[in-house]
Amino acid sequence: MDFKYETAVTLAQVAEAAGVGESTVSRVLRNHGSFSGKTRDRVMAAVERLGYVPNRIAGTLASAGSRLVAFVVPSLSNIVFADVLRGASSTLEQNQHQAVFAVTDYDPAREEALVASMLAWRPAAVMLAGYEHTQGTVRMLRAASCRIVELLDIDGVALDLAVGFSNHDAGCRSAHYLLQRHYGRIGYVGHDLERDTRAGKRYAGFCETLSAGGSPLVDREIHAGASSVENGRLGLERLLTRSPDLDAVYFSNDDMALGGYFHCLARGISIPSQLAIFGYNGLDIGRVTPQPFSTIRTPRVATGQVAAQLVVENAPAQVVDLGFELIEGATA
Amino acid sequence: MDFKYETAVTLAQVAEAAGVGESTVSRVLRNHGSFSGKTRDRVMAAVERLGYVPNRIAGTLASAGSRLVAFVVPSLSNIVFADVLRGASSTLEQNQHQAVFAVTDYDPAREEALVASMLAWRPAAVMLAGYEHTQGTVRMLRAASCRIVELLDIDGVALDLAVGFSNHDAGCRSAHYLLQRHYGRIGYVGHDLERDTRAGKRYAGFCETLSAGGSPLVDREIHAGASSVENGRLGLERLLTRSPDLDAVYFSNDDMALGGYFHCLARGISIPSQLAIFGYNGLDIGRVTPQPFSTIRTPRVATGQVAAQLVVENAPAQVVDLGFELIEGATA
DNA sequence: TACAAAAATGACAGCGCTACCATAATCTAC
DNA sequence: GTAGATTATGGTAGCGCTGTCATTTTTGTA
Repeated sequence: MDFKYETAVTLAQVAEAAGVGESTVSRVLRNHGSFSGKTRDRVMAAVERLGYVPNRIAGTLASAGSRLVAFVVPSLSNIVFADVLRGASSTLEQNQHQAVFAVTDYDPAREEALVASMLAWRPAAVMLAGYEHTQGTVRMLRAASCRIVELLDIDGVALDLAVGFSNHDAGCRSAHYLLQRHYGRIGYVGHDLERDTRAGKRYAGFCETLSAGGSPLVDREIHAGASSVENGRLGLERLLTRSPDLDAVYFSNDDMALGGYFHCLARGISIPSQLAIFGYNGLDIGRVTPQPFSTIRTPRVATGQVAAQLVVENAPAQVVDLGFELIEGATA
Repeated sequence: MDFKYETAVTLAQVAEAAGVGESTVSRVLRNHGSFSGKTRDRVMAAVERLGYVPNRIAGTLASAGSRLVAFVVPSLSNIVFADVLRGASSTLEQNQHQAVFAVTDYDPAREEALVASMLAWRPAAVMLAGYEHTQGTVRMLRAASCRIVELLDIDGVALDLAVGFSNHDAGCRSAHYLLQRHYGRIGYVGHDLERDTRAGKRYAGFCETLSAGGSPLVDREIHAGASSVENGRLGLERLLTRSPDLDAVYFSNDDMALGGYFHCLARGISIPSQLAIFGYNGLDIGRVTPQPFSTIRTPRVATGQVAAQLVVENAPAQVVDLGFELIEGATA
């Protein structure tokens, strides 16, 4: 079995076997237009007997309207995008749409190349993370006759549809919370803010609010690479080496925060009395740690669902703010 | 901007604009067949000027050979499948292939429905998790003229290609390790073994080896739902309530083990002197915990890469064993 | 210069389906 | 029973490409 060559059954063969015309088979299969019950039974019997599987490539070409939805996401290992995809994929599936995806690794140039490659499939919609795209990406998307959905960010001007929440506000709320709890010497541990622009917006909002509250950020440690538990741990270690007198640290997300948490556990730093930790994302794991995380829970699955829903119903251009929820955990 | 209707530029229009025939444009764009440098420049200029994006739907239909690869995976939230997808997607992309996916939620009936829907796209290959499929799924796949790749499991008979490692052996090795370290009263905490058949195979191998070694499994706690950190924590708690004198616990994977680890931290159970913990997967997070995890590291990204490679080069049917690595951590 | 071989090119028939139109069969109301 | 709807059905022209083949142009060689 090196390569199987049986030419696939075609609609024409089904039509012949059922003794009806091609268009009748097509109508029956799509349950569209009118046909008698007797005809339907004959067609379905032939379909069953021949093991016919409709060719959607041909169907899409003939009908112009595509049922593909293209996702161009920064990462799959990041649970955030996996959750969005999961939310979207069930909704899409229920509406006979199909998800296609590509991973950019947070590289705008790759995003551009991948969007180009995706558009070649003439998708019904292209889903992207956030607002920051190259000029080329924007130009291509604008020229394409498909819906554009920007996800997980609404701090900016949408190209078409946008579903998510304000990262800037999330940063502000986090800062407010810490100030309100009387933490005064606050630091930040994060990952590449240039690439993950949503994290950058949170950071900006966070710093603004701290400054406005009279307790500007004391120190920060930014890891050049991607966010990870390990980088969170290393980041906190370095930060505390430089600034041992911090009383709270804001992390770019819960993965990083978990690393910080582990660092504290390993060094016997008691949380939150010696050091408070605040994260972002509301990962499940943060609810199971000995001390539940103080963090912001984001509507990731819902973002995917809503985005998919808007696409299948071809909703007018709009920005949907799904908000977020601040979780008062035990770490800050 | 409710719906954009600009009819897309077609190859015929490019041909006209460049003053050449359609086939010439096609040849230039695919860099296949012969054409002069002058012609190439004229064509590329026209492509640029008109903003032409080739229509792969039409291309695929015309050339029969599809460049789609369909993934039907149990879950996206499970980092295991996200890693496989990530590994595969970069390799596929380099070879001008495109990944399409659908999520089964570990439901074989859904798998069958999704495979049917995937086959309608006439993919070059269908990638599935493991060997356990419904009869209908197998029949459809056999009838389809595409490659079939079963991932992350080689304990069984492959339909075509299979890439992964032996889960049964992984269970055996884990048991050996614990026995060798003189743990005698061993328990198990896991999730639904019927659905996650790979976890079931590990469990079986584990138990066999323990019995053969004279220290059969003392007790087990199996959570009906999916694996998660939270269920790991709850599972260990229940297990220890029933069997407080265990000295080691094997978890169905690192997520569950992490939950167990947190339970021990919270209850002040010292690891590994009071209780040893052994996991499975080799997640990054297990390397950053205050005590690195004793676990088995699986080649998830490599599985995706190899699977994709075999598909793009249309390799003959075979089973590729990528093995796994036992990590001697500090928890067992 | 002549002639074969190689390179470059265009015309056109599909790929398998859907959309549209024309026709045939059946039904309705008087 | 008949005109006028209504429902059912088949024929066929594309959708936008690719692959084949025939034709034209260029190149190489004696």
